[in-house]
Amino acid sequence: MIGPVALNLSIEVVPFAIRAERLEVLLTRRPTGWRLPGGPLEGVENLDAAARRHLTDQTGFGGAYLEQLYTFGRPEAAGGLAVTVAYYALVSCGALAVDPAADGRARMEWSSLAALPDLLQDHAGIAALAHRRLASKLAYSTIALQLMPERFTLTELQAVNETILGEILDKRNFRKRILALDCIEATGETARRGGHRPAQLYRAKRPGQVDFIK
Amino acid sequence: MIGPVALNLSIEVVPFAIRAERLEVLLTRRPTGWRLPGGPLEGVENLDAAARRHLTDQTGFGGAYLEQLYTFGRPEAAGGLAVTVAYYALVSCGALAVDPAADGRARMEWSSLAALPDLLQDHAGIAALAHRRLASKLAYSTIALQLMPERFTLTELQAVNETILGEILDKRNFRKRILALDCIEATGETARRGGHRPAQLYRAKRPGQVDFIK
DNA sequence: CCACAATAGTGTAGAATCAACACTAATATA
DNA sequence: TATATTAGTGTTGATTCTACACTATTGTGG
Repeated sequence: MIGPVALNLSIEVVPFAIRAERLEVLLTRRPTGWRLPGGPLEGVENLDAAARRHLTDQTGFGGAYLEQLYTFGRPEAAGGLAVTVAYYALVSCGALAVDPAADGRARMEWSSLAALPDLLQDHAGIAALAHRRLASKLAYSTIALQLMPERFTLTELQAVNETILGEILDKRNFRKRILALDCIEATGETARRGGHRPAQLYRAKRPGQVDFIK
Repeated sequence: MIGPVALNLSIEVVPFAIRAERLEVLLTRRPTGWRLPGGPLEGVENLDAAARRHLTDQTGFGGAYLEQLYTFGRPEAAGGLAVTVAYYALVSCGALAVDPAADGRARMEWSSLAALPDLLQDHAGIAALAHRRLASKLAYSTIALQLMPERFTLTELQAVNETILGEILDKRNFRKRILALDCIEATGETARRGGHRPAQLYRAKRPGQVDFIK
Protein backbone atom coordinates (compact mmCIF):
# COMPACT_ATOMS: atom_id res chain seq x y z
CA MET A 1 0.00 0.00 0.00
CA ILE A 2 1.30 3.42 -0.89
CA GLY A 3 0.55 6.56 1.07
CA PRO A 4 -0.89 9.71 -0.43
CA VAL A 5 2.57 11.19 -0.94
CA ALA A 6 5.26 9.91 -3.28
CA LEU A 7 8.00 8.48 -1.10
CA ASN A 8 11.59 7.98 -2.05
CA LEU A 9 13.31 5.93 0.60
CA SER A 10 17.05 5.62 0.48
CA ILE A 11 19.75 4.25 2.70
CA GLU A 12 23.06 6.05 3.02
CA VAL A 13 26.13 4.75 4.77
CA VAL A 14 29.07 6.73 6.14
CA PRO A 15 31.99 4.26 5.99
CA PHE A 16 34.83 5.30 8.28
CA ALA A 17 38.35 4.00 8.43
CA ILE A 18 41.64 5.15 9.83
CA ARG A 19 44.13 5.64 7.04
CA ALA A 20 47.53 7.16 7.56
CA GLU A 21 46.56 8.34 11.02
CA ARG A 22 43.56 10.20 9.70
CA LEU A 23 39.84 9.55 9.90
CA GLU A 24 38.61 9.08 6.36
CA VAL A 25 35.27 8.50 4.68
CA LEU A 26 34.73 6.29 1.69
CA LEU A 27 32.90 8.00 -1.19
CA THR A 28 31.60 6.65 -4.45
CA ARG A 29 31.64 8.41 -7.76
CA ARG A 30 28.42 8.69 -9.73
CA PRO A 31 27.77 10.55 -12.97
CA THR A 32 26.37 13.39 -10.88
CA GLY A 33 29.40 13.60 -8.59
CA TRP A 34 30.61 12.19 -5.30
CA ARG A 35 28.24 10.73 -2.76
CA LEU A 36 28.13 8.39 0.21
CA PRO A 37 27.57 4.73 -0.60
CA GLY A 38 23.88 3.94 -0.55
CA GLY A 39 20.75 4.05 -2.60
CA PRO A 40 17.17 2.86 -2.69
CA LEU A 41 15.72 -0.29 -1.21
CA GLU A 42 15.42 -3.30 -3.41
CA GLY A 43 12.40 -5.38 -2.77
CA VAL A 44 11.35 -6.10 0.75
CA GLU A 45 14.44 -6.05 2.89
CA ASN A 46 15.41 -5.20 6.39
CA LEU A 47 16.89 -1.71 6.67
CA ASP A 48 20.09 -3.01 8.26
CA ALA A 49 20.38 -5.59 5.51
CA ALA A 50 19.86 -2.94 2.85
CA ALA A 51 22.61 -0.82 4.36
CA ARG A 52 24.97 -3.77 4.38
CA ARG A 53 24.05 -4.71 0.84
CA HIS A 54 24.78 -1.23 -0.47
CA LEU A 55 28.06 -1.15 1.42
CA THR A 56 29.10 -4.54 0.12
CA ASP A 57 28.05 -3.96 -3.47
CA GLN A 58 29.48 -0.48 -3.76
CA THR A 59 32.64 -0.80 -1.72
CA GLY A 60 33.35 -4.45 -0.97
CA PHE A 61 33.66 -3.76 2.76
CA GLY A 62 30.74 -5.92 3.72
CA GLY A 63 32.26 -7.04 7.00
CA ALA A 64 32.23 -3.60 8.55
CA TYR A 65 30.49 -2.78 11.80
CA LEU A 66 27.19 -1.06 10.98
CA GLU A 67 24.96 1.11 13.14
CA GLN A 68 21.93 3.22 12.38
CA LEU A 69 22.54 6.95 12.74
CA TYR A 70 19.44 9.02 12.00
CA THR A 71 16.54 9.35 9.58
CA PHE A 72 15.97 12.49 7.57
CA GLY A 73 12.98 13.69 5.56
CA ARG A 74 13.53 16.12 2.74
CA PRO A 75 10.95 17.52 0.31
CA GLU A 76 11.91 16.93 -3.30
CA ALA A 77 11.67 19.36 -6.17
CA ALA A 78 9.25 16.98 -7.90
CA GLY A 79 6.86 17.25 -4.98
CA GLY A 80 7.58 13.96 -3.27
CA LEU A 81 9.35 13.29 -0.01
CA ALA A 82 12.84 11.82 0.15
CA VAL A 83 13.37 9.82 3.31
CA THR A 84 16.96 8.92 4.07
CA VAL A 85 17.89 6.38 6.71
CA ALA A 86 21.54 7.03 7.49
CA TYR A 87 24.00 4.49 8.90
CA TYR A 88 27.65 4.64 9.70
CA ALA A 89 30.13 1.84 9.20
CA LEU A 90 33.51 1.18 10.77
CA VAL A 91 35.99 -0.57 8.50
CA SER A 92 38.87 -2.21 10.31
CA CYS A 93 42.42 -1.53 9.17
CA GLY A 94 42.66 -5.26 8.63
CA ALA A 95 39.91 -5.24 6.01
CA LEU A 96 41.52 -2.22 4.40
CA ALA A 97 44.71 -4.12 3.73
CA VAL A 98 43.09 -6.47 1.23
CA ASP A 99 42.01 -4.36 -1.70
CA PRO A 100 38.36 -5.27 -2.31
CA ALA A 101 38.63 -6.02 -6.00
CA ALA A 102 36.27 -3.34 -7.23
CA ASP A 103 35.03 -5.30 -10.23
CA GLY A 104 32.03 -3.64 -11.76
CA ARG A 105 31.72 -1.32 -8.82
CA ALA A 106 31.30 2.40 -8.99
CA ARG A 107 34.59 4.16 -8.58
CA MET A 108 35.34 4.86 -4.96
CA GLU A 109 37.83 6.87 -2.99
CA TRP A 110 38.74 7.53 0.60
CA SER A 111 38.58 11.17 1.58
CA SER A 112 39.74 12.91 4.69
CA LEU A 113 36.73 13.91 6.76
CA ALA A 114 38.24 17.34 7.12
CA ALA A 115 38.38 17.94 3.38
CA LEU A 116 35.41 16.30 1.73
CA PRO A 117 34.63 17.24 -1.85
CA ASP A 118 31.19 18.59 -2.71
CA LEU A 119 28.73 15.83 -2.00
CA LEU A 120 25.23 14.98 -3.09
CA GLN A 121 22.42 16.58 -1.09
CA ASP A 122 23.26 16.79 2.61
CA HIS A 123 25.76 13.94 2.65
CA ALA A 124 28.41 16.19 4.16
CA GLY A 125 26.11 16.98 7.05
CA ILE A 126 25.37 13.29 7.53
CA ALA A 127 29.08 12.51 7.64
CA ALA A 128 29.63 15.25 10.21
CA LEU A 129 26.81 13.90 12.37
CA ALA A 130 28.27 10.42 12.14
CA HIS A 131 31.64 11.73 13.24
CA ARG A 132 30.11 13.41 16.30
CA ARG A 133 28.25 10.24 17.18
CA LEU A 134 31.39 8.17 16.83
CA ALA A 135 33.46 10.56 18.94
CA SER A 136 30.90 10.59 21.73
CA LYS A 137 30.63 6.81 21.69
CA LEU A 138 34.35 6.50 22.30
CA ALA A 139 33.73 7.78 25.80
CA TYR A 140 31.24 5.14 26.85
CA SER A 141 31.79 2.09 24.68
CA THR A 142 34.46 -0.11 23.17
CA ILE A 143 33.48 0.95 19.65
CA ALA A 144 37.02 1.98 18.70
CA LEU A 145 37.97 -1.70 18.53
CA GLN A 146 35.84 -2.01 15.39
CA LEU A 147 38.36 0.12 13.55
CA MET A 148 41.33 -2.01 14.56
CA PRO A 149 42.79 -5.01 12.75
CA GLU A 150 42.51 -8.39 14.43
CA ARG A 151 45.80 -7.84 16.27
CA PHE A 152 47.05 -4.45 17.24
CA THR A 153 49.31 -2.68 19.66
CA LEU A 154 48.19 -0.37 22.43
CA THR A 155 49.98 2.49 20.74
CA GLU A 156 47.95 1.89 17.59
CA LEU A 157 44.70 1.80 19.55
CA GLN A 158 45.64 5.01 21.28
CA ALA A 159 46.41 6.65 17.95
CA VAL A 160 42.95 5.71 16.64
CA ASN A 161 41.31 7.26 19.66
CA GLU A 162 43.38 10.39 19.31
CA THR A 163 42.56 10.70 15.63
CA ILE A 164 38.83 10.51 16.19
CA LEU A 165 38.80 12.80 19.18
CA GLY A 166 41.22 15.25 17.66
CA GLU A 167 43.27 15.47 20.83
CA ILE A 168 46.28 13.68 22.23
CA LEU A 169 45.95 11.37 25.19
CA ASP A 170 48.32 10.45 27.99
CA LYS A 171 49.98 7.13 27.25
CA ARG A 172 49.99 5.71 30.77
CA ASN A 173 46.47 6.82 31.61
CA PHE A 174 45.14 5.49 28.33
CA ARG A 175 46.67 2.07 28.91
CA LYS A 176 45.42 1.84 32.45
CA ARG A 177 41.89 2.75 31.36
CA ILE A 178 41.76 0.38 28.39
CA LEU A 179 43.16 -2.59 30.28
CA ALA A 180 40.74 -1.96 33.15
CA LEU A 181 37.84 -2.31 30.69
CA ASP A 182 38.69 -5.96 30.23
CA CYS A 183 37.84 -5.80 26.55
CA ILE A 184 41.21 -6.79 25.07
CA GLU A 185 43.84 -9.40 25.86
CA ALA A 186 47.50 -9.84 25.03
CA THR A 187 48.19 -12.47 22.38
CA GLY A 188 51.72 -13.08 23.64
CA GLU A 189 53.10 -12.17 20.25
CA THR A 190 55.01 -9.03 19.56
CA ALA A 191 55.14 -6.71 16.59
CA ARG A 192 58.69 -6.03 15.38
CA ARG A 193 58.25 -2.94 13.30
CA GLY A 194 61.24 -0.67 12.86
CA GLY A 195 64.31 0.05 14.86
CA HIS A 196 62.94 -0.01 18.34
CA ARG A 197 61.53 -2.20 21.05
CA PRO A 198 58.78 -4.53 19.77
CA ALA A 199 55.25 -4.00 21.06
CA GLN A 200 52.88 -6.55 22.55
CA LEU A 201 50.03 -7.48 20.23
CA TYR A 202 46.52 -7.47 21.64
CA ARG A 203 43.20 -8.69 20.32
CA ALA A 204 39.56 -7.93 21.20
CA LYS A 205 38.07 -10.37 23.68
CA ARG A 206 34.69 -10.14 22.00
CA PRO A 207 35.40 -9.13 18.42
CA GLY A 208 32.43 -7.66 16.58
CA GLN A 209 30.71 -6.79 19.83
CA VAL A 210 30.55 -3.28 21.23
CA ASP A 211 30.35 -3.13 25.02
CA PHE A 212 29.02 -0.19 26.98
CA ILE A 213 31.14 0.87 29.89
CA LYS A 214 30.34 2.26 33.31
CA MET B 1 9.14 8.79 -7.73
CA ILE B 2 8.26 5.51 -6.13
CA GLY B 3 10.67 2.66 -5.65
CA PRO B 4 10.08 -0.85 -6.89
CA VAL B 5 8.72 -1.90 -3.51
CA ALA B 6 5.48 -0.71 -1.96
CA LEU B 7 6.44 1.45 0.98
CA ASN B 8 4.28 2.24 3.95
CA LEU B 9 5.94 4.94 6.00
CA SER B 10 4.53 5.70 9.40
CA ILE B 11 5.53 7.80 12.35
CA GLU B 12 4.98 6.53 15.87
CA VAL B 13 5.42 8.52 19.04
CA VAL B 14 6.00 7.23 22.56
CA PRO B 15 4.56 9.99 24.79
CA PHE B 16 5.90 9.77 28.33
CA ALA B 17 4.69 11.54 31.42
CA ILE B 18 5.07 11.10 35.13
CA ARG B 19 1.69 10.45 36.70
CA ALA B 20 1.23 9.50 40.31
CA GLU B 21 4.96 8.88 40.68
CA ARG B 22 4.95 6.43 37.81
CA LEU B 23 6.29 6.60 34.28
CA GLU B 24 3.33 6.26 31.97
CA VAL B 25 2.81 6.07 28.23
CA LEU B 26 -0.11 7.61 26.40
CA LEU B 27 -1.96 5.18 24.13
CA THR B 28 -4.77 5.74 21.68
CA ARG B 29 -7.64 3.41 21.02
CA ARG B 30 -8.37 2.35 17.46
CA PRO B 31 -10.95 -0.13 16.21
CA THR B 32 -8.15 -2.68 16.08
CA GLY B 33 -6.99 -2.09 19.63
CA TRP B 34 -4.50 0.04 21.52
CA ARG B 35 -1.53 1.62 19.80
CA LEU B 36 0.99 4.41 20.17
CA PRO B 37 -0.07 7.77 18.73
CA GLY B 38 1.10 8.05 15.16
CA GLY B 39 0.22 7.18 11.63
CA PRO B 40 1.17 7.84 8.05
CA LEU B 41 2.62 10.98 6.57
CA GLU B 42 0.25 13.48 5.05
CA GLY B 43 1.61 15.22 2.02
CA VAL B 44 5.15 16.44 2.02
CA GLU B 45 6.12 17.17 5.57
CA ASN B 46 9.19 17.10 7.70
CA LEU B 47 9.43 13.95 9.81
CA ASP B 48 9.68 15.93 13.05
CA ALA B 49 6.67 17.98 11.99
CA ALA B 50 4.71 14.84 11.18
CA ALA B 51 5.49 13.42 14.61
CA ARG B 52 4.32 16.60 16.27
CA ARG B 53 1.20 16.74 14.16
CA HIS B 54 0.20 13.21 15.08
CA LEU B 55 0.88 13.92 18.72
CA THR B 56 -1.12 17.12 18.67
CA ASP B 57 -4.06 15.76 16.71
CA GLN B 58 -4.34 12.51 18.59
CA THR B 59 -3.52 13.61 22.11
CA GLY B 60 -3.55 17.40 22.35
CA PHE B 61 -0.08 17.45 23.88
CA GLY B 62 1.52 19.36 21.04
CA GLY B 63 3.92 21.24 23.29
CA ALA B 64 5.84 18.16 24.36
CA TYR B 65 9.57 17.72 23.87
CA LEU B 66 10.13 15.44 20.86
CA GLU B 67 13.16 13.44 19.83
CA GLN B 68 13.74 10.85 17.16
CA LEU B 69 14.36 7.37 18.53
CA TYR B 70 14.97 4.81 15.79
CA THR B 71 13.71 3.67 12.41
CA PHE B 72 12.42 0.17 11.82
CA GLY B 73 11.69 -1.74 8.65
CA ARG B 74 9.19 -4.55 8.74
CA PRO B 75 7.95 -6.70 5.85
CA GLU B 76 4.18 -6.65 5.53
CA ALA B 77 1.91 -9.57 4.88
CA ALA B 78 0.76 -7.91 1.66
CA GLY B 79 4.32 -7.96 0.37
CA GLY B 80 5.27 -4.34 0.95
CA LEU B 81 7.64 -2.85 3.47
CA ALA B 82 6.44 -0.95 6.51
CA VAL B 83 8.96 1.65 7.62
CA THR B 84 8.37 3.15 11.03
CA VAL B 85 10.19 6.22 12.24
CA ALA B 86 9.79 6.21 16.01
CA TYR B 87 9.96 9.25 18.27
CA TYR B 88 9.51 9.73 21.95
CA ALA B 89 7.86 12.70 23.60
CA LEU B 90 8.13 14.07 27.10
CA VAL B 91 4.96 15.69 28.39
CA SER B 92 5.48 17.99 31.33
CA CYS B 93 3.32 17.59 34.42
CA GLY B 94 2.24 21.16 33.80
CA ALA B 95 0.73 20.29 30.44
CA LEU B 96 -0.94 17.27 32.00
CA ALA B 97 -2.87 19.42 34.43
CA VAL B 98 -4.96 21.04 31.72
CA ASP B 99 -7.08 18.33 30.19
CA PRO B 100 -6.56 18.62 26.43
CA ALA B 101 -10.20 18.76 25.39
CA ALA B 102 -10.22 15.62 23.29
CA ASP B 103 -12.88 16.78 20.86
CA GLY B 104 -13.13 14.45 17.94
CA ARG B 105 -9.95 12.71 18.98
CA ALA B 106 -9.44 9.01 19.24
CA ARG B 107 -9.93 7.78 22.76
CA MET B 108 -6.71 7.85 24.69
CA GLU B 109 -5.44 6.60 27.98
CA TRP B 110 -2.30 6.72 30.04
CA SER B 111 -0.86 3.33 30.86
CA SER B 112 1.90 2.37 33.22
CA LEU B 113 4.96 1.37 31.24
CA ALA B 114 5.25 -1.71 33.39
CA ALA B 115 1.78 -2.95 32.49
CA LEU B 116 1.01 -2.05 28.90
CA PRO B 117 -1.96 -3.74 27.26
CA ASP B 118 -1.45 -5.65 24.04
CA LEU B 119 -0.32 -3.15 21.43
CA LEU B 120 -0.29 -3.00 17.67
CA GLN B 121 2.72 -4.56 15.97
CA ASP B 122 5.93 -3.97 17.92
CA HIS B 123 4.76 -0.86 19.74
CA ALA B 124 5.58 -2.42 23.10
CA GLY B 125 9.16 -2.97 21.98
CA ILE B 126 9.37 0.60 20.75
CA ALA B 127 8.15 1.88 24.10
CA ALA B 128 10.72 -0.25 25.91
CA LEU B 129 13.50 1.07 23.68
CA ALA B 130 12.34 4.63 24.34
CA HIS B 131 12.44 3.99 28.07
CA ARG B 132 16.02 2.72 27.88
CA ARG B 133 17.06 5.72 25.82
CA LEU B 134 15.41 8.08 28.28
CA ALA B 135 17.01 6.41 31.29
CA SER B 136 20.47 6.56 29.76
CA LYS B 137 20.02 10.20 28.79
CA LEU B 138 19.33 11.10 32.40
CA ALA B 139 22.97 10.40 33.12
CA TYR B 140 24.43 12.86 30.65
CA SER B 141 21.81 15.51 29.92
CA THR B 142 19.22 17.72 31.54
CA ILE B 143 16.40 15.92 29.75
CA ALA B 144 14.48 15.20 32.95
CA LEU B 145 13.51 18.88 33.10
CA GLN B 146 11.26 18.33 30.10
CA LEU B 147 8.98 16.24 32.28
CA MET B 148 8.66 18.89 34.97
CA PRO B 149 6.09 21.67 35.23
CA GLU B 150 7.32 25.24 34.88
CA ARG B 151 8.01 25.49 38.61
CA PHE B 152 8.94 22.53 40.69
CA THR B 153 10.69 21.55 43.87
CA LEU B 154 13.95 19.65 44.10
CA THR B 155 12.16 16.79 45.78
CA GLU B 156 9.81 16.53 42.81
CA LEU B 157 12.70 16.55 40.35
CA GLN B 158 14.42 13.85 42.35
CA ALA B 159 11.27 11.74 42.36
CA VAL B 160 11.06 11.97 38.56
CA ASN B 161 14.65 10.79 38.22
CA GLU B 162 14.03 7.95 40.63
CA THR B 163 10.92 6.87 38.80
CA ILE B 164 12.64 6.67 35.45
CA LEU B 165 15.75 4.98 36.77
CA GLY B 166 13.84 2.63 39.01
CA GLU B 167 16.15 3.27 41.94
CA ILE B 168 16.24 5.65 44.84
CA LEU B 169 18.81 8.41 45.00
CA ASP B 170 20.54 10.12 47.88
CA LYS B 171 18.86 13.44 48.60
CA ARG B 172 21.98 15.45 49.43
CA ASN B 173 24.08 14.06 46.60
CA PHE B 174 21.26 14.60 44.12
CA ARG B 175 20.84 18.24 45.10
CA LYS B 176 24.55 18.94 44.95
CA ARG B 177 24.80 17.40 41.49
CA ILE B 178 21.76 19.15 40.03
CA LEU B 179 22.68 22.57 41.37
CA ALA B 180 26.25 22.16 40.10
CA LEU B 181 24.86 21.66 36.58
CA ASP B 182 23.66 25.27 36.57
CA CYS B 183 20.51 24.33 34.67
CA ILE B 184 17.89 25.45 37.18
CA GLU B 185 17.42 28.51 39.41
CA ALA B 186 15.36 29.26 42.49
CA THR B 187 12.33 31.41 41.84
CA GLY B 188 12.25 32.75 45.40
CA GLU B 189 8.75 31.40 45.83
CA THR B 190 7.88 28.46 47.99
CA ALA B 191 5.37 25.67 47.64
CA ARG B 192 3.18 25.26 50.71
CA ARG B 193 1.78 21.81 50.27
CA GLY B 194 0.69 19.91 53.33
CA GLY B 195 1.58 19.99 56.96
CA HIS B 196 5.29 20.50 56.71
CA ARG B 197 8.02 22.94 55.82
CA PRO B 198 7.41 24.60 52.40
CA ALA B 199 9.86 23.87 49.60
CA GLN B 200 11.69 26.32 47.36
CA LEU B 201 10.35 26.41 43.82
CA TYR B 202 12.84 26.20 40.99
CA ARG B 203 12.55 26.70 37.24
CA ALA B 204 14.67 25.66 34.27
CA LYS B 205 17.17 28.29 33.18
CA ARG B 206 16.73 27.32 29.54
CA PRO B 207 13.29 25.76 29.31
CA GLY B 208 12.74 23.60 26.25
CA GLN B 209 16.46 23.12 25.79
CA VAL B 210 18.29 19.94 26.72
CA ASP B 211 21.91 20.47 27.72
CA PHE B 212 24.57 17.80 27.62
CA ILE B 213 26.74 17.59 30.65
CA LYS B 214 30.38 16.75 31.21
C1' DC C 1 80.43 -4.06 17.96
C1' DC C 2 79.13 0.05 19.67
C1' DA C 3 76.67 4.31 19.79
C1' DC C 4 72.43 6.17 18.57
C1' DA C 5 67.68 6.66 17.36
C1' DA C 6 63.19 5.27 18.03
C1' DT C 7 59.27 3.44 20.23
C1' DA C 8 57.48 0.24 24.29
C1' DG C 9 56.43 -0.05 28.73
C1' DT C 10 55.83 1.16 33.58
C1' DG C 11 54.17 3.91 38.91
C1' DT C 12 53.11 7.57 41.95
C1' DA C 13 51.23 11.52 44.15
C1' DG C 14 48.02 15.20 44.41
C1' DA C 15 43.44 16.72 42.84
C1' DA C 16 38.87 16.02 41.96
C1' DT C 17 34.83 13.46 42.24
C1' DC C 18 31.73 10.14 44.29
C1' DA C 19 29.17 7.77 47.96
C1' DA C 20 27.56 7.16 52.40
C1' DC C 21 25.49 9.06 56.14
C1' DA C 22 21.90 12.14 60.31
C1' DC C 23 20.31 15.92 62.05
C1' DT C 24 17.76 20.67 62.32
C1' DA C 25 13.98 23.75 60.16
C1' DA C 26 9.40 25.01 58.99
C1' DT C 27 4.86 24.19 58.38
C1' DA C 28 -0.25 21.98 59.12
C1' DT C 29 -3.09 19.57 62.04
C1' DA C 30 -5.18 17.55 66.01
C1' DT D 1 1.15 22.91 72.22
C1' DA D 2 2.67 18.43 70.81
C1' DT D 3 3.10 15.73 66.74
C1' DA D 4 3.70 14.41 62.09
C1' DT D 5 5.70 15.44 57.82
C1' DT D 6 8.69 16.99 54.45
C1' DA D 7 12.69 20.61 53.42
C1' DG D 8 17.18 21.55 53.71
C1' DT D 9 22.06 21.20 54.81
C1' DG D 10 28.25 19.13 55.32
C1' DT D 11 31.73 16.05 56.16
C1' DT D 12 34.60 12.15 55.60
C1' DG D 13 36.67 8.30 53.43
C1' DA D 14 36.97 5.89 49.03
C1' DT D 15 37.56 6.07 44.41
C1' DT D 16 38.83 7.93 40.18
C1' DC D 17 41.34 11.15 37.39
C1' DT D 18 45.35 13.72 35.94
C1' DA D 19 49.89 15.05 35.37
C1' DC D 20 54.26 13.61 34.86
C1' DA D 21 59.75 10.93 33.45
C1' DC D 22 62.46 7.35 33.19
C1' DT D 23 64.14 2.47 31.75
C1' DA D 24 63.79 -1.39 28.17
C1' DT D 25 64.38 -3.30 23.71
C1' DT D 26 65.15 -3.33 19.20
C1' DG D 27 67.27 -1.79 14.26
C1' DT D 28 70.64 0.85 11.94
C1' DG D 29 74.75 2.97 10.64
C1' DG D 30 79.40 4.18 11.51
